[in-house]
Amino acid sequence: MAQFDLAKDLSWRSLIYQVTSPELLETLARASKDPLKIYIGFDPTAKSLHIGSLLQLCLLKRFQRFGHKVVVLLGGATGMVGDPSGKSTERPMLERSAIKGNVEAIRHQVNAILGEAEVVDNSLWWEKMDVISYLRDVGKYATVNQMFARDSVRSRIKASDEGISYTEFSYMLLQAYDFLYLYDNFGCNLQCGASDQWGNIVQGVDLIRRCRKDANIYGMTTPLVVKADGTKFGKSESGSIWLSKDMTSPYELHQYLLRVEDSQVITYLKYFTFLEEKEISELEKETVENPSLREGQKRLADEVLAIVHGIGEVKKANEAAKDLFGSKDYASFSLDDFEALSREVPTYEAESSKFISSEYQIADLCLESGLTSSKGEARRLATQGGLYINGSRVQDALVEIKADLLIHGKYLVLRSGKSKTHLVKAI
RNA sequence: GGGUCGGUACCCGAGUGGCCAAAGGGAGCAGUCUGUAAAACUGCCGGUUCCGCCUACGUAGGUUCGAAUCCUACCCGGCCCA
Repeated sequence: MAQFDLAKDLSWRSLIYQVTSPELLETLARASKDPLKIYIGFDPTAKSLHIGSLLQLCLLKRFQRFGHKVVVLLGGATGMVGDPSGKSTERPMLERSAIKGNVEAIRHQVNAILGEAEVVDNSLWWEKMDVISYLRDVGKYATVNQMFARDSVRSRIKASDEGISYTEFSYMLLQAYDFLYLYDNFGCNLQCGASDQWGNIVQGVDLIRRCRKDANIYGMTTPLVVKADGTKFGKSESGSIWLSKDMTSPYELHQYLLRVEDSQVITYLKYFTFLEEKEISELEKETVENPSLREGQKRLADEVLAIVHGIGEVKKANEAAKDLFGSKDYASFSLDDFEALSREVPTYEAESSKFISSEYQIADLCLESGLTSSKGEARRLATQGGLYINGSRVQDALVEIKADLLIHGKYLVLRSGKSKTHLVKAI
């Protein structure tokens, strides 16, 4: 990492959106002399982090690489309240037990990706906090006027038909106190987050400055990751793209990245990989000159997969893709090939007896396997020419499935459109 | 607590007794073109045994031959007043 400093690294990657004070950049560059301790928080609203969070995880890794210390904060307590930032409606509250489970799942995930990072759950201190202490020690240092001015609050108040509950309104103070606590007890002096966290981060910085006079602390945000059309990155036809293998298979993650728009690939390469400037600019050139080769996308997909699931998965995902997008001569695949595929592609296990019954229609199979969400959708799909079985187009989804469609008497490949593939395995 | 406005399909948003499974937009899906990209154009877009039936317009009842539309109660939210 030698001659290149972190400030430069972050800025050519366009990872710096806002900073609380410009001095931060100078401090970043002096890692070896006085390392910072940075923290980023994640709310345990699901059993896994989202691909969008990967940007933050990579950011932490970048800090680690340059010799800074990192802490990951999991909002076991604050997750129960719900962050209003970037939300236009009040969020449903999760069960306490669900949140606890999520915290543990995410803890493992973070450890797997970051290695030896410190991971703390803020219920550690919030569970001991009583309301009066909170009001005296935290509330006293914040003015409602200021809190009202925050975008996250203002937008909800202005949206004439929504409003914001006191609970969500309080969120920013809770997060502010988290920063104070981590400053006092862990020595954290920098908080980062996505740009929608700006208000919350500033709130924390303000709080600490007010009650710990000589503190040197900073806040920084990263840009929001968007797709070419400005919508949120990380959603696919089957929902969110998760970092957990059980929720989004490595193959699906790989595929998602492979389909990234040309106009965004380079940005994403900077955000989500550790490739260096030289290499990325070569990919950029390649993307302009030979876009159809999709070198940028391929590299992005491989790199991210390696970061999230390890290098071993990269090969498997590529092989699965080669099988499914290559010859499409499924009949020549061996049983082993199918076994390997079934670990990557969504696979539906169907009772063999169904294939003997004369009433089992293709549409039933589409529905049961999850390829479509209703039989009607399967029929539409077929009528419009988007349904394939074992690579050949099927025009009528109401015809019965015959057992001889099963390759090796066992497998069948269902496809919708160009790329959405499900495997059916007879058991 | 009072007044007032509102709660419509994934989202936004029309509809204010039958012609409403509900305009329009967005999202999504498929086709053509391509490069597993973008844009563009076309089609689809509650379920189903598909010109029929079922389920849906906050919830529960009621009026009516017939209601998303009218009435009553309730729940939830906005705004104003106390």
